[in-house]
Amino acid sequence: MPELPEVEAARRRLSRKGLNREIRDAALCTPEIAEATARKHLEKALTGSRFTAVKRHGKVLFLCIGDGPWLVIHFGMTGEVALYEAPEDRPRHARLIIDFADGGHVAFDNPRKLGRLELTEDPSAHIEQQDLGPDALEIGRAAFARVVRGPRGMVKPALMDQKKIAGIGNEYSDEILFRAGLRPKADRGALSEDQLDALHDQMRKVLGAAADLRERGAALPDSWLMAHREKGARCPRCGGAVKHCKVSGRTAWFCPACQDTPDP
DNA sequence: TATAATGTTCTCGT
DNA sequence: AACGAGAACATTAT
Repeated sequence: MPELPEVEAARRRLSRKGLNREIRDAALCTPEIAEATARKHLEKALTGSRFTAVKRHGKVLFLCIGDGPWLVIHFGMTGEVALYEAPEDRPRHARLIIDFADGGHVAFDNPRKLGRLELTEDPSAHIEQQDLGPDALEIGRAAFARVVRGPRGMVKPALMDQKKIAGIGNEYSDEILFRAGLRPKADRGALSEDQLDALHDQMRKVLGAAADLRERGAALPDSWLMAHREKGARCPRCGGAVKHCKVSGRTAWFCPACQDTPDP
């Protein structure tokens, strides 16, 4: 669940349905996913308080507890924030369960335990400490070019580098590259102005549209490459076979016909 | 049963 | 220094 669109969808849902509800009880059922300070103080900070604001930067979610501090949520490879009313709807791998006084609940579901919970006094300071780049939906065309077009290296890892741009992961970078017509291994030092335009434009369109879809719980359209990241699949645009390769340890999927940038 | 999976962070080599 | 490969982390699904 966790690239920018999924985290943004969670932010919107929490903003609508999770704020200003009194917290009656909080249980950190899997303390090992919480950093030391959170492990020690999170339950007490939550109990009797309420969430007063939600923010997102890249793939990181921030929930303000009363006047502070903020709960910082990193999802890792799996997970979601689940809002539910009936206790039996609690997700199977809930790591933090919050009971509202009105009877509703919110849980941090994180099956693989690769997520992290932290506390911070200031989200901006946390972003700076983590050395995160500008959010992918905030970064302008000029800054985007400055960071993506480097002297050397491949374009896909540059898009996924959270220190350059925050929010894009393995799956959405494939979609962005597909629409921009670039191979994952294309040389980022050789990107033309037109290709940078296309990348920046498609990044915004893909992430924006996906966030809207995820917010509604809708599937991604069949016309997206992301619906075809599996062996034997066909390109939704040209019908040709999709291919995959390894790029910095991850599997990259692409259409060799539609993405005709030269391979290195 | 072996393999891969939406992320981050580390080491090691270039 | 920047980059890339590979491993580790923990668990599930195919």
